[in-house]
Order: sequence, then C-alpha cells, then structure tokens
Amino acid sequence: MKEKRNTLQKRIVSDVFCGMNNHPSAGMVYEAVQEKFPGISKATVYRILAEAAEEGKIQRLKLTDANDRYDITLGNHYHVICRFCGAVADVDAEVDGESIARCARGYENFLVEDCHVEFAGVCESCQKQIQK
Amino acid sequence: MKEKRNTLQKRIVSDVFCGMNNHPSAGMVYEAVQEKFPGISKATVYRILAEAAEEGKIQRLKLTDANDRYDITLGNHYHVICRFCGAVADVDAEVDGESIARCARGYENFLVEDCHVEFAGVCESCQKQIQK
DNA sequence: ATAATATCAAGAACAATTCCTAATAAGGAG
DNA sequence: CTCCTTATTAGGAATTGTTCTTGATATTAT
Repeated sequence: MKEKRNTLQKRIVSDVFCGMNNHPSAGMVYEAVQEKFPGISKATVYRILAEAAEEGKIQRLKLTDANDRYDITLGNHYHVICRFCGAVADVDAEVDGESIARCARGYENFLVEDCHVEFAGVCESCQKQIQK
Repeated sequence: MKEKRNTLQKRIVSDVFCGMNNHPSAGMVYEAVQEKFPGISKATVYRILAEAAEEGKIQRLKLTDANDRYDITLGNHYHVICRFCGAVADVDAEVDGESIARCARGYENFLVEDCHVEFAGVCESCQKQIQK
C-alpha cells in the first residue's frame, strides 16, 4: 500500500516554508533551508514543494514575473508584484474573474474559460529607496 | 552618429515573424527562420526580437505560461492562452485594468499601480481533439 | 572606395528546474 | 525490536530557454 512518508526533509522544508511569508519561489525556500540544514538537496526541496502543491496543501502561483511562487494561503486571491525587486504580496480587490472571462470573446474560435489577474506595484522598501 | 543598421538578418527575422500570426515565442521564430534560412544564429534571432520590442516596433508579452511571446499588434489588448497546447490569441473584452488596479489594496504597504489580465481557454484545434 | 563600428555566428555561460541512479531510511509485518 | 519492502533522498547530470562573449563580417557615412 502506497503511503506518503513523513520524512525529516519534508518536515524541515515545511517548517522553513511556513516561517517565510514572502510567497517564496522554490529557489528561495531552498536557500533558506540550506542556512539551517545544509545537506538537503535542491531537487528534494523542489520536489517536496511541487508535491505539496499537487496534494493541495499549498498553492503554486504562476506569475508573469517568471519563477513560480508558493503560497501558504489556499483559495482564490490576487497578488501584487513589486516591479523593482520582485517581492510578492496579497491583494484585496473586488475582481470577479469569472464574469470578466464570461464577457471575453476569443478570436480564432478560442473558447475563453478563465481569467488570471495580477497586479504590479512597488513594495514598501522599494518605495523608500526611490524617495531617497 | 549611431544608426540602427538594416541588415539581411533583420529583414529575414522580420519577414518570417510577420508571416506568423501566432504570437510566437523567440524560440518559435528561430525555428521558423531556420527552415527558410538555416545559418542564422539563435542569439541573433533572440536579440533582433528583443531590440525590436525595445524600440517599440513590436510588443513583448509576458505571460504566466512562461516564455515571452512577441506580438505584431501594438497597443494594449488582452490575450488568451490554450491550456493544452499553449497557443495564444487576442481577446476582445471589456476590462478596465486601471480601474481595477485603483480599487485594489495591497497588503504590507504595497503600492498597487497596474493590473495584468490574461485569459485561459481552449484553442480550436484542441477543442476538436477533446471531442474525439 | 574606405574606415569606423554595429552586427553577426557559434558556442560558452547561465539560471531555473527536472531527471537519473545508487544509497538511505520510513513504517508495516512478524 | 528487527527485518523488509519500497518510497524517498543526495548529488550530479541533463534540459530548457535565454543571454553573453569573441573574433569575424558587413553596413553606412564620408
């Protein structure tokens, strides 16, 4: 019988990830893990995060920014990316993605089903940098 | 005086690109160019497209799908991506990105400035594939 | 035509991620 | 508690997509 095993590596990755609330990429989690527990392989961190997302325990965000980010918050919500440093934060917005998608008409006989909304902006620390 | 030169390679890349109306990625343009004019370097195609976008002659689209796509159509408009094959097409939708961004409130003192909207769906040929 | 220099080809370098394989260790059975 | 099965890991190689580097080439102003 196939069982998901509760390994040390999974606990470490999970602990470190839960301690970060930056919507980190897999690479960022790997680096943070390295500091506390050097010796965990990069592939392991990537795989553990990808599996957790597959199982629905965490959320894998695809952003135009490029690298996928992982989010501890489940459920549908929106994000804003700092256009200077790439930091990601949650956003409170009244956007009805589905109704927008419903109004959309795709050319070339495309069937439009869903809508992805993503915000861009400036994070607090980059705002301060600019003012100087 | 610095002049942009009109080279053979630029004309070839431009011709091939204009002949494709798929919102191709740089890699796709490179492959298409190879078929007709083998011998043009990959780096050259990437650079010519990136420069053209920089000069505002074409548009470089950043999509969650991952690879940047190039668009012959200038101006702000929306796109839909096929969730099966990754094909990209234009979309006709009534979305006021700016007003959405204006209503958004970023947590952690983020300043929300802009809004990126992108649609997901199924292209014509993948719709047919599914029906079978 | 010529000289100055933008641009090119080719492959190396790069960054992010995934794959591969032998070694390890979790957890159930005895 | 010990053994066994096999999921999981470390480590590095492989992949993918893109950019950088370098000497060679070719375009344009003159």
